[in-house]
Amino acid sequence: MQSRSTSQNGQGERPLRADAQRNYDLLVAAADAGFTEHGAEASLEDIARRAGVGIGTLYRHFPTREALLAKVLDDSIAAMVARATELESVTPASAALTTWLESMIGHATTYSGLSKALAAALAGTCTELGNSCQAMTTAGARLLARAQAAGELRDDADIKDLLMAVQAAAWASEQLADPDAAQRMLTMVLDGLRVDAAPRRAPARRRIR
Amino acid sequence: MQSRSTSQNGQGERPLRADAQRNYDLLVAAADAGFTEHGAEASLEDIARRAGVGIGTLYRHFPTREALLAKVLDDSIAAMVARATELESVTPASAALTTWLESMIGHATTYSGLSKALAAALAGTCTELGNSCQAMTTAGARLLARAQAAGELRDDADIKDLLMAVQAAAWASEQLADPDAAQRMLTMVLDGLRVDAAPRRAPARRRIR
DNA sequence: ACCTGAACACCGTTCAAGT
DNA sequence: ACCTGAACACCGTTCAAGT
Repeated sequence: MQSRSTSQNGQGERPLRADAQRNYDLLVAAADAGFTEHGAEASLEDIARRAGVGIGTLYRHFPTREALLAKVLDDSIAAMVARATELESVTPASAALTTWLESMIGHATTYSGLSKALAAALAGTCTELGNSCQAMTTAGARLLARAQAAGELRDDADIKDLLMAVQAAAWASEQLADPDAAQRMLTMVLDGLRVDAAPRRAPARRRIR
Repeated sequence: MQSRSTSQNGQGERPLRADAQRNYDLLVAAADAGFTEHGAEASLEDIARRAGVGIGTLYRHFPTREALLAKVLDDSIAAMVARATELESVTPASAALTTWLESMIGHATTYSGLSKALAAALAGTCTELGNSCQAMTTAGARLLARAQAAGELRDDADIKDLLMAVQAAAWASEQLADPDAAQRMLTMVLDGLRVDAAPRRAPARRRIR
């Protein structure tokens, strides 16, 4: 998945020298391959090797593993944001949100260990990946607000918790090596958020410690 | 938390030579301290150093990190199983399950990274920790069955999924550095499992792709 | 029986030296 | 301006040599 609009580092930075741009692109491609094969914790040395570049060059372009990850995910995250926008015209609103969250699971399981990186970024880190996640959060918040306005989902549902639940479900699925587990967990969570499920906190007969 | 019944390696193995038993105990204590301070991924070399023992001795007694973790968790896991048994006499049954799962969150957050180890063990590894988790699963299954028999929780709720959801919630909480997040996630899941929440799969007006 | 620690094969990260 | 790779400080794991 390296269909980057052509190559280009970022979309607004000063142009790189030709050889530097080439190394940059080789690194992104190698990282995508490395992450796919060995997960988000793939060896950076190995990625540099694959790219045919010194390890120092990798660090020069991407001072942290997270920066490299953010660049590799650029396209797919933009796609997730776009998908949310499309879904804003779908009814019922809660179904649109469900559909979107399901594709988020697909995204978070692109390669192993990604859910952890995304969870950290969602937690509000001020990093490239954090910014990308912020965009997803905003997009998701609109879908959630629609479902709440339609009276379909509980008002106390929170988009951040929901997105973390998606990462948690993806993570659990990975640990279990069971691709269906994530979907099951998400369904449990969403079932708990429907409004007709709201006003009963517990069978509430007796209170226990 | 090293209140091991005295020392004793396991409870049915052949006795160790006095010096070996001493090293064994030192290692367990050092591991507990190390895991508490640096998480379940704490350096094994550091643990051996703390115990004042060669790294080879650590590997002789505990051939894998998981074996060491299992021994360190022995007491607390036994306590969780006992707690489940106590709770079998509490009503309503679903509240008893909820209470137990909440203490499971506490247990899974004893130190960082523990939820991952427990998730792997719950996934059905044939290891010491896997066996301990099997005992917890059995204990939990009884609490869940009670709540289902009482008609309080959906029949399609599964104890393995539920215990994985607990680990996932603990994990998310850890990533967010928000101790309350796990409780919130668990509540969402449990809300989705109540019987009065069962027969509505979605607002079901229109079907979207 | 048990312990030790050197040895090996890996990491991530930095930085002086090059072009 | 950019690249390289040696250097450093860490790992986990094994195993020959000791007692």
